[in-house]
Amino acid sequence: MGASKSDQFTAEQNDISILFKALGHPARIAIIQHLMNSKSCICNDLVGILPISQATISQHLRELKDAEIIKGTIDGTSICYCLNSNVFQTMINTLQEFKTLDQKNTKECC
Amino acid sequence: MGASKSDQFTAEQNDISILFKALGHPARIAIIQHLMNSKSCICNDLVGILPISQATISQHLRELKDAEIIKGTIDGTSICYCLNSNVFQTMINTLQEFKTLDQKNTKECC
DNA sequence: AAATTATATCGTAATATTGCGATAAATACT
DNA sequence: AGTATTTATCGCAATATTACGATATAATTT
Repeated sequence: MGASKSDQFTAEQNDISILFKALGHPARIAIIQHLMNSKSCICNDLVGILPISQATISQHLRELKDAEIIKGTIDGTSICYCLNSNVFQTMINTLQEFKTLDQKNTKECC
Repeated sequence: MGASKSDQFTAEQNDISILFKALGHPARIAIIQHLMNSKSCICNDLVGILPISQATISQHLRELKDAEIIKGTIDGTSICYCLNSNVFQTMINTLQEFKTLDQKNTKECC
């Protein structure tokens, strides 16, 4: 008995959590901040900036790509990664819904 | 060599990732959805609704509380948990910044 | 063709998370 | 006082994540 009961939750609950989980590591936030501040988005820049190895960065990039938070296009020997702003809007919408539906509720406590 | 290099990242990067990580599990999304839709927020309601045991629910509640996404007040033998809408706004602001700063950037690729 | 550069993947180890039953702790009820 | 109810915590097992070095892959340059 250990982990992963994801099949017992709704598709929506899984989809939402997968998105947020992808942002749940400081290295991945650092990657996003870098992509968002640099015009060129050559990935190997990150080696040297981040305090983790190339292999680990590649792994984090894949997780961000799997969650469709970044997309990559091949550019010679390197791969150009960019942010997918649409996903941020999706997350904003989800959080906004959490916030509004909650505030509409007159709670009996808290 | 394994996990946790959080001391090598900035406090901001850690803070942001801790918040999103807390939303990175379907059970915790289900808890939030329930809190947001119910006027009364008695916690033991969740046992029976969620496909996980009381012990596991309690653990997830603690993680949400640690991240300050929910707060709890004692109410007799039970504890009343409620959402902290402020935190959602914090997350929205972060995502909005990601989005805007990225869109301001004219990328050379993608 | 050989060397270089950039990225991905494999294998492996360390660590963290998830989940549960059992049990503790604390308040309410009889 | 004794019993029920609700929540938290402990101990443990199963899984997942994080991280790295080594190696593979693929395009570029010499």
